[in-house]
Amino acid sequence: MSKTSIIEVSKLAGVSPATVSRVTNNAAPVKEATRIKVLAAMAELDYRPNTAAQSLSSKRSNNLGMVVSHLDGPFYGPVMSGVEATLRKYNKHVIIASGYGEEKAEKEAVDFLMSRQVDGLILLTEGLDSDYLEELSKKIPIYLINQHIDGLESRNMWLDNDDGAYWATRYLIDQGHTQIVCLGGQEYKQDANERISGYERAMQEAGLPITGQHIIRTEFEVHGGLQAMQQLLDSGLDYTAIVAGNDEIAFGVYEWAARNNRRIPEDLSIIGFDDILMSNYISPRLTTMHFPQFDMAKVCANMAYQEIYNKKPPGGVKFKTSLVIRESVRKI
Amino acid sequence: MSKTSIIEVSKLAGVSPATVSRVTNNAAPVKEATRIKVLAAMAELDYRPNTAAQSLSSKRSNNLGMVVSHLDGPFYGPVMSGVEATLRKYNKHVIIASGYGEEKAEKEAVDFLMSRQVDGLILLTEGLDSDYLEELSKKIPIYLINQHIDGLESRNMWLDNDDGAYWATRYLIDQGHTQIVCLGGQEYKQDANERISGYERAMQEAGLPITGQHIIRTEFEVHGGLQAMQQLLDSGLDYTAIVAGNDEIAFGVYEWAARNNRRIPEDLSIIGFDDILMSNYISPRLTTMHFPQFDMAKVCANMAYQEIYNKKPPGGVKFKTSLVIRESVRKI
DNA sequence: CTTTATTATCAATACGTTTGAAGTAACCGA
DNA sequence: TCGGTTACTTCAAACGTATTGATAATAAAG
Repeated sequence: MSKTSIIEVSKLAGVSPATVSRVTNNAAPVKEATRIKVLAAMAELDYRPNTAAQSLSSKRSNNLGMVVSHLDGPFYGPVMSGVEATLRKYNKHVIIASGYGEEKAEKEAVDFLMSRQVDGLILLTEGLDSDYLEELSKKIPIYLINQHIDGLESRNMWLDNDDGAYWATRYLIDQGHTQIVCLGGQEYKQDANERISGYERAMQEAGLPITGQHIIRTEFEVHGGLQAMQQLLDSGLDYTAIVAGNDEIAFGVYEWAARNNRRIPEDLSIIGFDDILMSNYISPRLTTMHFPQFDMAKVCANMAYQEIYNKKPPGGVKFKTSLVIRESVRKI
Repeated sequence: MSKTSIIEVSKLAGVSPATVSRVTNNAAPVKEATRIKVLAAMAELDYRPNTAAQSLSSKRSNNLGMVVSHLDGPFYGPVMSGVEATLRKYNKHVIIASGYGEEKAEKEAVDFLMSRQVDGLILLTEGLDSDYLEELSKKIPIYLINQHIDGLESRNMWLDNDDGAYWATRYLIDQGHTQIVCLGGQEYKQDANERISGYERAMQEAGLPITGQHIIRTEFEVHGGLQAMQQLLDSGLDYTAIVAGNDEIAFGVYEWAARNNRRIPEDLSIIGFDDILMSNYISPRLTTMHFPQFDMAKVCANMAYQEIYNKKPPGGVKFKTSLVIRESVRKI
């Protein structure tokens, strides 16, 4: 396609290739008059720098790699979207690889991207442990979304899960609920634990009872919510409201309610966590804690860009959730 | 990182760089003994070819571009997933760019990827017309998912929407429904029209009445479904079942039913189209026509790979939907 | 007007690979 | 034994840009 090389541009503009290069990268000072000549020549020839040659010469691919545990699923779309949009603005590219939620595949994805000479790695993974990540970060700048690793604080973008769950629980309490259970995620998931601890903190602060039966661990999936409700029923515990570990668990509760003739919020209030797209569509619309995924992605991409291409030191950011009041919680 | 170049490998193996190159690409015959020597040297030095140099020299980026209208949304995840998985198997990469559902942005995304010297383009767009696409296909191999353009048949991967809607409607008829309305998408969307025509075909074949009021055009969104239901109510038409243009419209109907105290399927049967993830979670679970997105994506990626890198001629494929019976349709 | 800094430009080279042409050795049939 | 294949290998020339040390032009300072 792009048959026009920097040389032809330089000839047309009557300057050397080096000058043209300086114009495109506006890295070094170029006299305004020559800059205009060069830009005109570039426009006339419809010149596009050959990225392979750029990479080869500059030793930069201008590509960032991104590993996500799933390409589908309600959570990842907005994150990819935010990263892509931000990086594209800077004329950098994202190469996305899926880790399929498994450690092995996630590591393969990392290798795959590394072999592609990406300039940095944005990771939104589940299966990579801190030792591996620390080792990796010695080889290449990495940025972690939704993961908080000691020793890599400055590259972490994470959510204050504890705070979010605290305020979710507080909201239920403020609406008059006192019998509140928590359907949290599994032990090995950091965010699940943080959310549960926020729930506990709010309950304790309000002087409300928590027993072992108040907290049920399950998968962050619809069927996990269903299962957890069954378990809750079996335990015989009384409750009027539920803090769900995420929106999908909450959907499982909806499902359970539909099957068991309980109405939300009349018989049962519930608050979710994440605010995925569907939460606004399901009926009744789910009250939940909004996870600022898109912002997080943009901030992360910006940070990566600034550090990698402009040598600005990174600084991790902690994001807060915000309460989205809809229809699934009633006042008592 | 990869400080080791092909030259060091060639020295260690005692052969020329060209031979090493031929081993990595197994393009030309290499004696088994030397191949082993070279492979050993590569392993010892942990050699990874520099992709930028490869691209520059071979005039191939080994990257395919993919434009999707939205990175989020329930529909695109599985497609990206299928494309990525397939291409990664062949050691090719996908660069994904979002078109944000607008023609202008989609064209920008194409330009963006073209400037990145992608070897081909997989398009899952909404705003690109056939003239533009035909022009584009002269410059670069393009593959169209879910779009059927005359003149580019061999690069089209499309769904038999007419057939799908026909069988959806047939299913309702077979369950004893005779008053069936269709909530279809807007006129400018090809697939919307095809689905409506499938509905009409089934109705006519069964000798059932269709008036202008039986078909309502709306947006392929939840709020579109809501709106359409209002319109249907205003028209005063009697009906017992609905063919929705897609699952999201069906969700809008669910929403409307919840607000207006109608029960699904007792008061109102509905069948969707697409089988997005959420359809299996919502209550009652939505009966719908399954769209084989993942397969389509894999087939498309394979086709692109075979044509671009192995010169095999492409052949367009028409996919069929399959009926997924769940709980939203009752027998009369 | 020199002298010195600063800015602008050039020529040459490096980046790591692929690829056609050319070379070599081994093999085959006559 | 010789010309002709075939199988393998090396040579050397791209590929198109960024970088760099040197030089020329310009501005600032004295």
